[in-house]
Amino acid sequence: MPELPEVETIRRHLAPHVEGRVLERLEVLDERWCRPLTPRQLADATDGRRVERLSRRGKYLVFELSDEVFLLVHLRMTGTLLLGPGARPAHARVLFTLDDGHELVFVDPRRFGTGELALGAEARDAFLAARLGVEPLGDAFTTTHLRALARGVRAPIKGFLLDQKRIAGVGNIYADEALFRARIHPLRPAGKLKPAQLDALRAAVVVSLEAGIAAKGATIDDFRDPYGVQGSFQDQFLVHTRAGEPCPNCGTHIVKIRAAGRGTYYCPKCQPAPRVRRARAPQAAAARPVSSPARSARTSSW
DNA sequence: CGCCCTGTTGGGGA
DNA sequence: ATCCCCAACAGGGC
Repeated sequence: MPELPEVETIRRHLAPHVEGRVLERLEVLDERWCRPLTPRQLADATDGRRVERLSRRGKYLVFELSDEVFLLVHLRMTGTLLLGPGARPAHARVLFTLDDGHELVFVDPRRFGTGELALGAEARDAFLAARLGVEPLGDAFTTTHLRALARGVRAPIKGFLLDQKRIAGVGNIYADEALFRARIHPLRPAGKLKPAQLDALRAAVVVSLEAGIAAKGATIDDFRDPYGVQGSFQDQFLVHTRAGEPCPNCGTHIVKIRAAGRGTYYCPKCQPAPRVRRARAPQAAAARPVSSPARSARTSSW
């Protein structure tokens, strides 16, 4: 999972293994991973350089190599970084060979993951600044900051939370979890939330992310396992992927809709709808399950 | 077996 | 400013 907790967990567990090691060889098996660069160009820029630091910004893992060469890795939907050596997993896309005999394998069945190169801290910062907003687990993510971000925004809060350019690192699961904790309906216009609601949401985002990090940190303790660890992480979800199940607060059935193009789960009682919505078509007045074939009921018209 | 839908993300076009 | 579509693939339902 490329959401912040996963990336954060990988960073924490992986950093001690890779920092200070020399990256002897970067072998890109799927050229799509580093486009528009060729695997050759990427390897020329990275091979033989030391990994000074492994850090994170939003959902990007940042490998800082010597001479201010930065490799920016994004896991997207299905990417994983495994520490070997071990049996070669299916869907291995990139091999990092380290000078101590370890190797990192980037595994990605769906091939959405990316690796980008930035030469110099300035280029790195420009790349990240163009894509990412405030770090939700940093000091800058204050109630004042969130209120300022939301001011005047008419789009639904769900999409607002998913916009990495506003808040960096909140993914689909954690957006749902945070909205549930803050008791806010996912389709409420961000700019119409009361200050107290935004304050609650700010806290809920932090709690949700930290809960995910704690759960994953507890299940993954050995990155030498080339197949990773199958934890029961999703058991802790409060509402996400729990359509039809009882709300942990009130027992009402969790509902699934589509918001910002993503499956969105919420409790219709704990997270009351903003208002009676204007229907574009007579039968499109209420939030309907996404399983309905009537795709014309888009959230954008609400 | 095949078809259709879904999905932990983000960029580009509309 | 905002939203839909798409990238590429696996897995499940029918």
